[in-house]
Amino acid sequence: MPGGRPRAFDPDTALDRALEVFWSQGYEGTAISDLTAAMGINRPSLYAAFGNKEDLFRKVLDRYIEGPGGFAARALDASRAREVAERMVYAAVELTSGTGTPRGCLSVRCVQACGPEAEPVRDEVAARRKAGEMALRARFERARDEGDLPADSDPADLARFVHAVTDGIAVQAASGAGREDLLRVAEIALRAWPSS
Amino acid sequence: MPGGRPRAFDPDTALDRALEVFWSQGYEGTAISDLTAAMGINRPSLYAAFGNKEDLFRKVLDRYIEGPGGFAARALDASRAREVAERMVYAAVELTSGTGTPRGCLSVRCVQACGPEAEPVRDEVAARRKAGEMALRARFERARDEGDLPADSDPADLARFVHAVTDGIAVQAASGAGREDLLRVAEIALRAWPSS
DNA sequence: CCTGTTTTGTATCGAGCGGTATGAAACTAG
DNA sequence: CTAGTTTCATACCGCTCGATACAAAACAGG
Repeated sequence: MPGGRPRAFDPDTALDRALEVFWSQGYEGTAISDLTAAMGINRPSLYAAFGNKEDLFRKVLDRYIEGPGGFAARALDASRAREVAERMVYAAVELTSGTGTPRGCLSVRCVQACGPEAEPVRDEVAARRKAGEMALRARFERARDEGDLPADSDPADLARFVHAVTDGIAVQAASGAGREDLLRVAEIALRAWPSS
Repeated sequence: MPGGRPRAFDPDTALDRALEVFWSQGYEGTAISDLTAAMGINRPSLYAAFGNKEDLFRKVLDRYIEGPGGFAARALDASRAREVAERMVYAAVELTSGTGTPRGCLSVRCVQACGPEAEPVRDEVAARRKAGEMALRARFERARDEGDLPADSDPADLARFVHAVTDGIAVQAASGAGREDLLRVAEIALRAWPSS
């Protein structure tokens, strides 16, 4: 089994470039030519290495969630529920208003605007978002069982609230709000957190 | 000056149909053929009556802000600042999870996903959003001057917070959350409101 | 009835879309 | 060097996009 002509590009860095484009332009707003230009490869190389546009987007989504979007999973490791919430919203500010990365959030962007053709993509993103919210809810349920949250608080509602706040921050960031402004939004939102 | 052949459609109801399509599919996700099918007219009639796609979208945006999105302006009429915030977030729930209308918010949807071609549309939506936030901020400044808000509270931050919460609610609604879930998000968010 | 004006329906435009066929190029194994 | 395999580069496919040309149809004024 001989190995043919070697690749002239690194797939991982190419995926990062594709991530940038999808992140800033969304799924439908991104053309294959945008991707090949940013990745520094040509069309057939893209299709051979990553499949079609939808396949590539799913790979990019994996990379996003494991990379920049990984703050959500790491926030669950905090010792107290309030700190989990703090990490979530502050990290959302960092992510969505970061320098060197596009404004806003890839998931929020791509779960929104979709013509009939991009519906499977939208459903995929929605499913991942749901999974993240469920993990957050499970974390808060554990906290309540441990007395880290009031007994009369609803973990599902708190998870959805935190999730909604991070979504709002992402929209505001994409809409032009600066980091300091978003930090104050996060701070105010945390005042709603139940005192244990 | 004779008047030629009469129109076979009502422009306002046609605009309402176009609004539904843009609302549910976003600007880029909507094709002219989607619009003509929903409006019950054919291409040349659309272009003659409303201009090109971007012109039509601007007219639709006007109609959205004066109609379904008018809750934001009406909320400012409440007598107390807290009631303004309450009306904003609860009306956002109504709007974005309403039956008979698409899920989510047209403005939130269209300020997000955009390829290079739709940038002027995005900027337009962003400007309108900014104007709404400025009106909310002015309302809260007045409230603070009247003692209706604590003297150490920042009206700009509060306006941005309320705006971000409504944005988060819109994203959650578009992402599949139900009305009752969103009502609890709104209720929790209002706990962050400063007590006068 | 005729003329002028506006709308309607059909058919089409060039451009860009996502996706591919086709070889030449660059490598490994023998 | 040759054979086999994989990638690269160009050109191209059918399709849909947004936007129009054109002529028939439906009205008002004279």
